[in-house]
Parts: sequence; C-alpha cells; structure tokens
Amino acid sequence: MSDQRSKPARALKTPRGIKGGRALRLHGTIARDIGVLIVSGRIAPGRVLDGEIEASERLEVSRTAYREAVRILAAKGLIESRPKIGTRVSEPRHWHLLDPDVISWIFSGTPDERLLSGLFELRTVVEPAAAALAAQRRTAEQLQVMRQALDTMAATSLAVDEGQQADCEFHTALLEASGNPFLASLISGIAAAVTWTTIFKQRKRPLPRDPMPDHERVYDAVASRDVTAARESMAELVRLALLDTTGKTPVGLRAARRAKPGGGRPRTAHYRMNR
Amino acid sequence: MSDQRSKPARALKTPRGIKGGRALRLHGTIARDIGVLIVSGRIAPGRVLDGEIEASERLEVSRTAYREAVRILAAKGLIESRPKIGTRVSEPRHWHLLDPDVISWIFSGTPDERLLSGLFELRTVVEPAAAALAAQRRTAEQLQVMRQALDTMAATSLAVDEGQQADCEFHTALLEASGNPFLASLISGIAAAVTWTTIFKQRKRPLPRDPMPDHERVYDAVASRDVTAARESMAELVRLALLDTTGKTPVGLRAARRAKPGGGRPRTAHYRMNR
DNA sequence: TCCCGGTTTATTCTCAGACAATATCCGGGG
DNA sequence: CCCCGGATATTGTCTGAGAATAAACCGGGA
Repeated sequence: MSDQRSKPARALKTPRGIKGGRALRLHGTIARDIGVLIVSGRIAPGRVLDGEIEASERLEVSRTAYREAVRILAAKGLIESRPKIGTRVSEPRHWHLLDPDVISWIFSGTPDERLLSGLFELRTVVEPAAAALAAQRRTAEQLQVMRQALDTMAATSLAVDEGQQADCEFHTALLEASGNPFLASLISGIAAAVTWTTIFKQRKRPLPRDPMPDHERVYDAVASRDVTAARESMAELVRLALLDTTGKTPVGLRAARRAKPGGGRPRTAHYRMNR
Repeated sequence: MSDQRSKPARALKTPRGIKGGRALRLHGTIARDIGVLIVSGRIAPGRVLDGEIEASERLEVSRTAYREAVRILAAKGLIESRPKIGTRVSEPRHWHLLDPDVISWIFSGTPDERLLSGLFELRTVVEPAAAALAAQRRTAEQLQVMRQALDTMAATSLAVDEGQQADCEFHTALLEASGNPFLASLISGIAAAVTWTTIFKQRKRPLPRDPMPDHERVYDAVASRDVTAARESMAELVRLALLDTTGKTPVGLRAARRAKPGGGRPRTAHYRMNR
C-alpha cells in the first residue's frame, strides 16, 4: 500500500473544477464531490460515512485532505462527526440550504422540482420587499450598476452566458441596494433560480417572452424612488419568471397581493419537468 | 521551539465552549475565536492573516488544527486562502451572514444596532409570508409543536432561558410549517433577533409587555388556516417586537402594510444601544 | 523606455505516521 | 435491576517533510 507515494497526488476521477475563477484544491474537490452525493440523496441522511482511514484510502488521498473536506462539509451543516461515533450525514433540516456552495451542489444536477419552486417562493417573498427598500435607499452608483446590467442583457441574449450573468448582476445589484446585508446574502439562492429559469425557458420552445420590459419597469420604479411600484413590478417579474419556468402560478402566495384587474397574461399549457 | 511537545495540547486562552450541546474541538474553538475577531471588525477585511506556521505557533496549536479552522472559516465565506498570497479576510459582502455560526459569532458580543435592525427587517419580510404559507400547509403535528411551545412560554417567563427557547421553538415550528426548506433555514437569523429582543427588553425596564397575545393570535390564525389573518397577525407580532427592542417602528417597510386604524401603541422613549 | 519570458521565492497544499482524547458499549459488582 | 468502570473504535491533534502554486523579480530584447 505504501507504493502509493509514487502516484501523482490527484487520484480523484472528478476534475478539480473552479470556484470564483479559482481552481479548487484537493480538499475542496473532495468536499464538493461528497457534498453533491449528500444533497442529491445518494448518501442518505443519518448514514455514517466510512472511517477516515478507509475513506482516504478509497479516494487515494491523504487523511489530511479528507479531514479538511469533512470540516468544510460540517461547516455547511451537511455532516457531523464525533469521536467513536463516526461522521454522520445530518438531517436535511440542518443543512445550510442558502450557503452558496450548497446551492450550487444542489443545482449542479437536474434540480428537484420542489426545491426549485421553493426557491421561487423565496424570490416571491424577498425580492418585492428588497425592491421596495432599494427604491428608498439605492445610491446613484448602485442604480448605475443596475442600468449597466440591463444594457448588457438587452445587447446580448439570455441564451449566452454573458446575458445570464448580466441578469444575475441586476438582481444582485438590487438586493445590495436594499441596504440590508442579510437580504443581500440571499443572492446565491436567487441567482440559482434566475439561472434555472433561463435554462428551463430554453428547453421549452414555445415562449421566448422578452423579459426586458419587466426588468425595465423594476428599474424605472427604483430609479424614481417609487416604493409601491418597485414592489409590485418586482412581484410581477417574479410571477412571470415562475410562469416561464414551470408554467404555474405560485400556489401558496397568490393571495399575498391583490390580483391585478387586467393583469392576466395568457396562460400557457402546463409544463412538467423531466424529473 | 521543539520543547512545545511537552505542553498540554490546549493552549488557547479561550474556553472550548459548546455548540449544539457538544463541546467544541480545538479547531472549532480556533475557528470561533478568529471568526469573532473578523465579524466584530477587529481584523479588517482585506487584511492578510499571519502565515500558518507563525499563526499556529502563536496560538500554540499544531498547523493541522489551525488549517482546519481556516477551512471552516473559508467555508463560511469569511476568509480566502491561496498559495503564495496567504489567507485574506474577505469583504463583508462575501460573508455568509445567515450561517448559524456566523450569526452567533456576530451576536456573541454586543450586536451592532444596524445589524440587529437588519435582522428585524428580514423578519418583517419573511415571517408574515411564512405564517401565510404555514396557515395553508401546516400539519397537525406541526401545530401541536407550536401549541406546546406557547404553553411553555406561558408557563415560564421569557426571563429564564427556557422561556426564550420556547419562543424560538415557536418560530422554528412556524417556519418549518411553511413547507419551504429555504425559508426554514432562515431560522438561525430569526432566532437571534428573537433572543436579542428579549435581552434588550430586559435591560429596558419600562415595558414588560406581555408577548403572549400576539403569539396566540398567530397561532389561532395558523390553526384555523386563515391565511390573511396569519400574515397580518405575524406582521403585527414582528412590529411590536421591534418596538420593544429599539423603540422604533420599521422605517423601510412601513408602507408595506396598511396602517392599523387604532393600532398605535404608546411610544416609549428611544433607547440608544451602547455601541 | 517598455515589454516579454524565465527564475526566484513565499505561502499554502498535500502527504505520512504517530499518539491523544473521546464517547459508546459491555461486563462486573452492588 | 441499576450503577459504574474499563475496553475499544473512531475522530482529534501533533510533527516534519516535500510538492504545487502564483506573485514578484530580473534580465534581455525591441
């Protein structure tokens, strides 16, 4: 077994991957791989992982690297390790679902439909309020960032990566303009929903609805410091995005806002996600 | 320097502390200590920490333990470490503010007034919506957990720890009853706000207002599946809690709900937090 | 002067092996 | 039957060495 030292260090099948433009280290790669296995349910909650020695030998990495991966996963609430007991996968209720890495691990595969709709519910709750706050507190600089993101969106297509990124940047800028750091830290979850909206929209031919008017209305309201208009235009934007994604209207929060008198857009047929 | 091995392992000044009823390990202790230094601003964002060797020698721990602490902090977005560059404290915008540990580190000292009000803003946004969803989706079991928490609250005082815990359990149960795991994962932030409400209320003699009626109204609405009443009673509960805590009404989201006709409780003098 | 490419170097990253601490489990004693 | 203490499996901590990484530096050429 000690001929192991002759091998190159990287024995993982999975590529290193990148995070924030920076290559993941070995421990980060291990954490991601195991994290994906956990959030995808392939390692069930409550299950005890292999011991450190066995696991590190199986992965052909040192115990150090494996242990650091364990620390990362524990920091995100996915696992819990105790002497004599072992390392156990935590119950989903303890997972830090809004951690950016956990979110990306969840949505690295085909996302669970329920989780995606949960994310949209979050958007429905958070983004209109954030828009209302942004209308009151936004600075000129923040407004300009939003403007620039919209210009990029208009210039490029949402089909290309640059356009999607601009879409996320718009929502990021708006959340930051809310002036509330806790709301702003929800961006990774909201960005995931935004991205997957586009992906699903692409799969589904029928409606290449132009999302720009919705965004422009939000921008105009925030620019003119119209709190009510900001809240309502953002609520409408999220509603339409959800419609584009799943062909459904939100079931739980529909009564949250007064129904618009003539606001009924033509409904499209329901879309059932493949999985 | 190698006589270090004769010393006992635990050389940290800070006690181990507990987390989730379980004693913190050495790496967890180090992570917490450095984490508190970072979120309190005593180590400024952008600053590069000492190298691993120097830092571990200063703390009188092994490089292993220090490195695992670094992994934990990096997993929570507080720091970022790269070869040749060092370990740098991230900008606050990258911190995972809703991570339970980060929250507890932030509020382990005297919390910044702006952050606390940010948390109340989050509650104002999230909890009424969660209550509305809970009114639609709650199970009988979840309702019973809420009932039991309220009974404990009524039986004990909020002054003692058991009462505070029951208060948090009520809000936890409600968030879980919303049926949305992402909303539920906001509980640590909301619980921190709930706890600090009680602490500030205690400091400030004048109003030992009984919080039970507010809670009972929310419970009744959720129990009878009255969506609108659930939303509005929870909005009122949060509003009163904020009033008790800071003596202020929410500034940003006041226009969000219709003002109650006779809902104006007598204002108390403003309370300025010490720090 | 400025730019390009190779070299140096500081720092983290990974490895290996040993011993310590911890908490469950089980057996023995009361 | 209950309580208690030791055996034991697992993670936790320590040490020391070498590899990988990427910024910074330097030299040569345009």
